[in-house]
Amino acid sequence: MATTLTPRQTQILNFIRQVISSTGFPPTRVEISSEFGFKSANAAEEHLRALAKKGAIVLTAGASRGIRLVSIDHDDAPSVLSRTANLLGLTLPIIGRVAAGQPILASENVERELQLDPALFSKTPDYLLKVRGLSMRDAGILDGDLLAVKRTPEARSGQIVVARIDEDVTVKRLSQHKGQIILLAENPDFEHISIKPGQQFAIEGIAVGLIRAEPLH
Amino acid sequence: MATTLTPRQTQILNFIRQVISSTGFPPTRVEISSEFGFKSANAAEEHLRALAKKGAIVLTAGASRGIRLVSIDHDDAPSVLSRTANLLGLTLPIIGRVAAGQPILASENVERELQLDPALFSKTPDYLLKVRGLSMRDAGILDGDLLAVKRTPEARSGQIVVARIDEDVTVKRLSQHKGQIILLAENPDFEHISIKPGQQFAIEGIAVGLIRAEPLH
DNA sequence: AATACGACTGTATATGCATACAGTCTAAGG
DNA sequence: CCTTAGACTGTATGCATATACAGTCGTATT
Repeated sequence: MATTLTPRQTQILNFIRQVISSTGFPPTRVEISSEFGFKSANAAEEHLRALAKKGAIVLTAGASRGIRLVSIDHDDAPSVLSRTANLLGLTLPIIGRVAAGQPILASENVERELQLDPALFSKTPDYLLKVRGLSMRDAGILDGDLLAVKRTPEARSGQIVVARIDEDVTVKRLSQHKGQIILLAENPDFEHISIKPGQQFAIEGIAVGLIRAEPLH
Repeated sequence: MATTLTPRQTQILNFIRQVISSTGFPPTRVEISSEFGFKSANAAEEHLRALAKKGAIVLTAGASRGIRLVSIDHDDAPSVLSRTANLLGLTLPIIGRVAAGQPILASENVERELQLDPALFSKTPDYLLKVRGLSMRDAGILDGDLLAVKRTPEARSGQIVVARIDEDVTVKRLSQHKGQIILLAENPDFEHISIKPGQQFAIEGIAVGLIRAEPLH
C-alpha cells in the first residue's frame, strides 16, 4: 500500500512537516502556494488531495489548517504520531550496569541523560539501557548499544524484552508457551534461559528502538 | 518568573494540548468555547491572551489556529545536577531512497526531519540514511535502520562508509589496499564490490552512529 | 466604598481559508 | 492519436476565524 509520492509531493509534505515543527500548526493552502511560488491556492489544494489519497496526510474538511501527518510505516500498526511541536525533547536516562537487586531506574544506575525527539520511536521509551555482551547479536543488538525501553509489566511472545531473573537484568527475546517462559538469546554461542519455578522473574520493559552511538567499526 | 496559571487557564491549556495531540493542529476560539460551553468566542480569546501573557503559549496574530505551545520547565525533582534547559540543537534530514544520480541531500530524498541531541554521537552527523537490505547484517546494521552519516570525501580502510558507485549509493565497509578499493559486505550472502578502473566512485560519508526506530521483533 | 481582575455574554466585522469549477501544458502509456 | 495523470493558472463563493468593543457578575484587594 506504500504508494510512492512524486518528487513534488514529497517536497510539499516536507514543507508541511517543517511548518508544523517550527510554528506548531500546519500551513494553509495559500502559505504552501506562496512557499512554492504557486499563483493559485488550488495547486496546493490538489497536492494535499493527492497526499491524502496516498495516505501521507489526513485532511479535516472545513477546518483551517486541517492537515494531519500520518506515520507511513508499511509493516507497523496504523499509529498516528502525535507530533507536538517539539521545542522540548524527551529526556531519557541512560542506564549503565544495573546493580543487582536494584530498580533499573535507581539514580545510581543512571550514567547520563539524553534528549530525544519524542517522534523518533513509535512507542515512547522510558529509558535507554546500555547493552552488555553479544547474546542478541543476530538481532542486530551489539555490545554498547543503547536499547530504548518502554516500561511495561507485560509483553507478547516474540518481543525483545528487558527481564529480571532473580537479581539480574537481561535483554532477550521472550517466548511463552503454555505457561513456560523461555528467554531466547539471538546468538548460537549463548544458551537460552528457561525460567524455573521458584525463580523470581519479571518483565521490566519492551524494546522499542535502538541507538548505536559509538563509532561503527 | 513562572507566573502561575489559574485553574481555568490550566484547563484551557490542557485542552489545547489534547487537541494538538489528537488532531495535529491547535483548536480555534470557537472550538475552545464549545468544549467549555462558552457562549462567546471572546471568552476563549481572553483566556488565550492570558496564557500568552504568562508565557504558556505564543499567539500568531491573524493566523487561524495560531497557537503554539511553549516548553514549561516541569517541576519534578530530577538528578543531582542542574539540567541544562537545552532545545535539541541538531536537526537532521532522514534520507530515504536516493534517486539515481542525485545528490544525497537533494530535497526529494528527504523523507522527514528529526531533532537529535548533538551530544549523542562522537562525531556530529549530517544526515540519517535509511538503510536498505541486509548486506551489513553482521555489523549489526539491519534493513530500515537509520545510519547517522557524517559527510566527508575521505575515509580510512575498515570504516563503514556511504559510497557512490556510478549512480548508486550504498553502505559498505571500506577496504583500501595498494590503490585497490573494495567495498566489503558484512554478510556472507552478499558479494564484495571491487571498484574497477573507469567506474565513478566517491565516498559520500562515514557512519558515526545508528538508530533503529522501528519496533524490534 | 472604590478598584481590579478573572470569567464570562453579546454583537459585529474584516479577513482568513477551504474549496468548487473551468482551463492550459506536458509527459507517459495504450 | 487519444487518453490519463501530474502540475499548475485564474476566478469565485461562502463559511471559518480572529478580534475589537461594550457589558455583567462575583470575588478578592486596598
